[in-house]
Amino acid sequence: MRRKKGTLLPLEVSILQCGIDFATRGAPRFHGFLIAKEMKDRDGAKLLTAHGTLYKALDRLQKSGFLESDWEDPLLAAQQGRPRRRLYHVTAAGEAALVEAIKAPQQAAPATPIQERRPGIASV
Amino acid sequence: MRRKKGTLLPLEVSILQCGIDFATRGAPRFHGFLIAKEMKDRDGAKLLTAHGTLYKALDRLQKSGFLESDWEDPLLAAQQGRPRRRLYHVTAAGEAALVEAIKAPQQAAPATPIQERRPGIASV
DNA sequence: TGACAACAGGCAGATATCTTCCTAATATTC
DNA sequence: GAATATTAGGAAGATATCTGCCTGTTGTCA
Repeated sequence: MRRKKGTLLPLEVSILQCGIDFATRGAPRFHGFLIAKEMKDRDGAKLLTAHGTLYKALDRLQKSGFLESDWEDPLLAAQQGRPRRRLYHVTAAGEAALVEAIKAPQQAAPATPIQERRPGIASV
Repeated sequence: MRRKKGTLLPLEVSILQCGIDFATRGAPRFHGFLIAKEMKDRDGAKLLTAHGTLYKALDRLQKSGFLESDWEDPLLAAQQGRPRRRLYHVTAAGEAALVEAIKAPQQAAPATPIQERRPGIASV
């Protein structure tokens, strides 16, 4: 979709918001699957049926410097008998970008002056 | 299906055979997924679409003492960026049981004197 | 204004293991 | 021989991450 530079997409905004939510609740580090669950709960429906989309967005945010990540201790994952997680946290730049995106949502999604632009896409 | 004690089921025979095959080829330790692939290649079709069946059989074989297993180093799995594997190997008892099952297949599958008993089940 | 290039988003599937639920087949018991 | 107990096998899904393909939208340039 070729975006305007320095713009956050709805999905990316959702991710950052979730991340900050987690931080507020005292757990600043989160993994992709957790976000997926959170967003599923939030938006009710079967958003993000395929998780590829989410992980791609996480990658983008990391490349943009809005997220940082490291792998959890593989021993811990093994102990708990599950695949290992990549733990993300929102950076200062990420918080700033989110504030910016919320302040000026028109800049992030200018065209199409219809209320519902696309049905069923992560509502900011 | 409540089996006669000391009997090997077709699927279990297949697993043990695969395991010994691997050993012959110089890799005595194998994991569930590998067996699944091997058997898929062998029997062509979509046998074991759900892997649950296979893992249950592996568990049974282990409980019977025909297989032993240990977890691979979680660090290795992490390095290679994949879920960790449980590595099995066929025990002496397992080999013996296999030989026995092949020697006397009638004992393992007596009833129903029809050629094809059940269509599409692991052909020994 | 129209065409093109870039890329987000969804689908499908690979990598591994394991659990729960249901059905159907078999061995044992009476 | 019939009823009962047991359990194998299949389907589906949880847990996590990531890749490839294809489609459709969108920003930009001519």
